[in-house]
Amino acid sequence: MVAEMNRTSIRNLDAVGQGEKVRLNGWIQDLRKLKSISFVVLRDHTGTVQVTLKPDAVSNYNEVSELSRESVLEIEGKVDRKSGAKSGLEIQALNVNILNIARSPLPLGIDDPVEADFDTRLNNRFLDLRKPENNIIFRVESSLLWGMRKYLMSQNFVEVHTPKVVAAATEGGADLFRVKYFEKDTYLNQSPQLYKEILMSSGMDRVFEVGPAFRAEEHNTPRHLNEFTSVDIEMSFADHNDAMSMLENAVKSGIEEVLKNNADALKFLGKELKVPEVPFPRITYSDCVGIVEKKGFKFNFGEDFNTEHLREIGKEFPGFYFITEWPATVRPFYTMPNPNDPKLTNSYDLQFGEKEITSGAQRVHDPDMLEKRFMEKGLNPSDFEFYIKAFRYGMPPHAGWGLGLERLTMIILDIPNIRSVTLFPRDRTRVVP
RNA sequence: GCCCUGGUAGUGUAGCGGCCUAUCAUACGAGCCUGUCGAGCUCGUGACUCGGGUUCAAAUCCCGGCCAGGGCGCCA
Repeated sequence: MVAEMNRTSIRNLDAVGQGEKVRLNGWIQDLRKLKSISFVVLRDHTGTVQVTLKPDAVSNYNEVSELSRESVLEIEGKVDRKSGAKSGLEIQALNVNILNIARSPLPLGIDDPVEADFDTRLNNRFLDLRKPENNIIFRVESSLLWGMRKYLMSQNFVEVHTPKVVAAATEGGADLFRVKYFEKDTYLNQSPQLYKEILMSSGMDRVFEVGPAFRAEEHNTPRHLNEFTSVDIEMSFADHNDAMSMLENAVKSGIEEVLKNNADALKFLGKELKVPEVPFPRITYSDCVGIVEKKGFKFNFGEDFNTEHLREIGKEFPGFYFITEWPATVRPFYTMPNPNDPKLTNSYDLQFGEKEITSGAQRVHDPDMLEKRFMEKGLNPSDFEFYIKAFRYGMPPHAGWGLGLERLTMIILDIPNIRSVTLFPRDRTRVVP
């Protein structure tokens, strides 16, 4: 056994001297058995290395040389830079401990020349994620979120956790998953919106939450999930401009963190990433309507843009930009009307080209106005009593946003399908694994 | 939810009424090779999405289900 030695990551073998002993742990990516010598390509989460097995050096040579791909090994061996290995470095095995044997054939080859369908990949996600190009995505996403968290913490935000099982719809009604909750009918929350706002009334001043959001919409696109990760903030004594500033700086900080921690991953994936300049451009909804009309589309003021429209707008503004001052008709009840033009609102979307990443606004903080807005949207204020109550006893003006973490990850890595940046995606039909 | 396309060995594909006892690659199994490195070579194993229908005959045509991919609606 080699347990007393520290495990060396394959990536760190470069720093190990010629002839020094190391202990490696990983999976058999490939095994080539010749007449009286065998080669194992061992993989851990940092890379691969060739291990040479010789019958006279390894006591269980016969057993090891017959192992299936993806079996798990612990190997003690000597670093050898003078062998014929093409990589210039290999391990001469001294001891091999078989930790687990993989069944064969694999449902999905890790290193096969044939590509698997996306569906097959997702059905066998644990194997799919053994490919570096896939698991690297989640390391990048982790850094991205860490960078955003760091910025928000630096701005005195408090990370909070609000319930996902709720009694009432957040923004309407039709698109919620029903959940049996003992004798009550409840729903999975589509957004932490109402709870974030209640926390503004609690005096917490600035909060953010990273958590799941559920949408029971039957969409079937490469950029929608029925469960996604929402990064939400809400801040008191602030308007939409303050919130936009938080957003662009949080995104910038996230990207900086990715560049700091994942430069090798970006290089491996062949992606170029640059820190975006802040502030991001702000374009009003009205100006966007002008762009759309100039391209020859008929457009009625007050409508939302469709994919084709956003594509045209995106062409004008490569990179991140805000679309601001949306008409009230296309924004939720809690959106603050623009004091100069009540048809418009103090709202914004963060876009990257044609893709929407974030939706935000200054919120209504006056309870009477809020009730009026509920009724204008065809909602019954009494269904939201627990929420409106928090506005009646001193609700500060506030603003915030909700950002789709997977969407942002897709954008910075230029990945076309949101399922690729989700470990176990939930879409219209997929609930397993 | 709508429109289009598709579902053939473990994986990815060819075939699209009888010549299919179904192609090729990869994987898997057996063998050869003291140094391979997308190893190579020989031999072998392994498949027509499900349910109806049309036809002398269906992987192939028709209908429906399920699933997937692309587009749209809608959104984060």
